[in-house]
Amino acid sequence: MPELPEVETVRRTLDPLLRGRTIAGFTLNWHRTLEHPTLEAFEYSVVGGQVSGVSRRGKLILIRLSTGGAITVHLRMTGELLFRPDARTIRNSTREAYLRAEFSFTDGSELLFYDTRKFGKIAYRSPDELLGLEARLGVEPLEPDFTADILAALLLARRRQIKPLLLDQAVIAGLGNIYVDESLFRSRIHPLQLSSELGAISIDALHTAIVDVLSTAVALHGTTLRDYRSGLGEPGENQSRLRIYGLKPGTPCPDCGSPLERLVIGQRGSIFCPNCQLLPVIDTPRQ
DNA sequence: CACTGAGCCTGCTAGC
DNA sequence: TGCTAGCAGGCTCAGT
Repeated sequence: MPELPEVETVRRTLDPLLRGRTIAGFTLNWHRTLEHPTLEAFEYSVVGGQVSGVSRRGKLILIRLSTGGAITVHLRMTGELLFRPDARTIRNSTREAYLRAEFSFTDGSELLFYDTRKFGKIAYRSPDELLGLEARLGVEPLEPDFTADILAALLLARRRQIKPLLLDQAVIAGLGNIYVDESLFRSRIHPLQLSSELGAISIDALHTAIVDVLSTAVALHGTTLRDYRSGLGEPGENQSRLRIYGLKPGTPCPDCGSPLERLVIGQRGSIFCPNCQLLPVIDTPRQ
């Protein structure tokens, strides 16, 4: 499923391809794919618009228009944005059933949105709405302002289980289940660990792990486990770097050999090593 | 404030 | 071998 590295890869491939192109039309094949506003208002805001660039905020792709507004695309689980230079060439017919939306450009190229599970969302946001959206998202973990000190402040200001906290896009924008499990494993932190009780060494290790895991995955164009593809349809190469995600409970830990365990935390499957990722022992007073 | 559960979807897999 | 129940999961909303 696309998280920050996958979305960033799509952004990087699409930016030079879409920049300067003018939208000629929009077709919506599944009504719920369009999140906002109405289809009529969306077409009015978008058709005739020129793309000034493609940016990213967290897991959100922003196709910026010269008017200052932007088309936002969230891939969620199985969404794919695919650019095709020539709309007249033959499409992959087996995938047409999952084609949820199409943008055509005035030069005959097109941008297709495929999404098997229909969770993905496309919207148009005015400049004002973009400001509101920005305010709802947390720090960008690959930007320079994401320091260990900032992470410590974010974690210690809350008393929450670390895993749901790291998945909270209002706190840190872009992490999903794969990279959170990987980061917690590398920093040897139990997914149920209370954020407010983490020590400086663990927080520093977690910060290093998050930055390393994400930047490696970006360099390798993301992790393709099944559906994820870049804006040109290419799979990523980061899957070989995953150390724990995707392993089944009972599998020996790659570090210590203990059987891995699985818990459902905040409705997400979570794989971890109960030996490497210890919960602190809380001793309770005798009655 | 922190957490839980439902709902949105459909392909895949585990288990019979 | 063939079938089905349940899992997978990002995000929002309602409720405790």
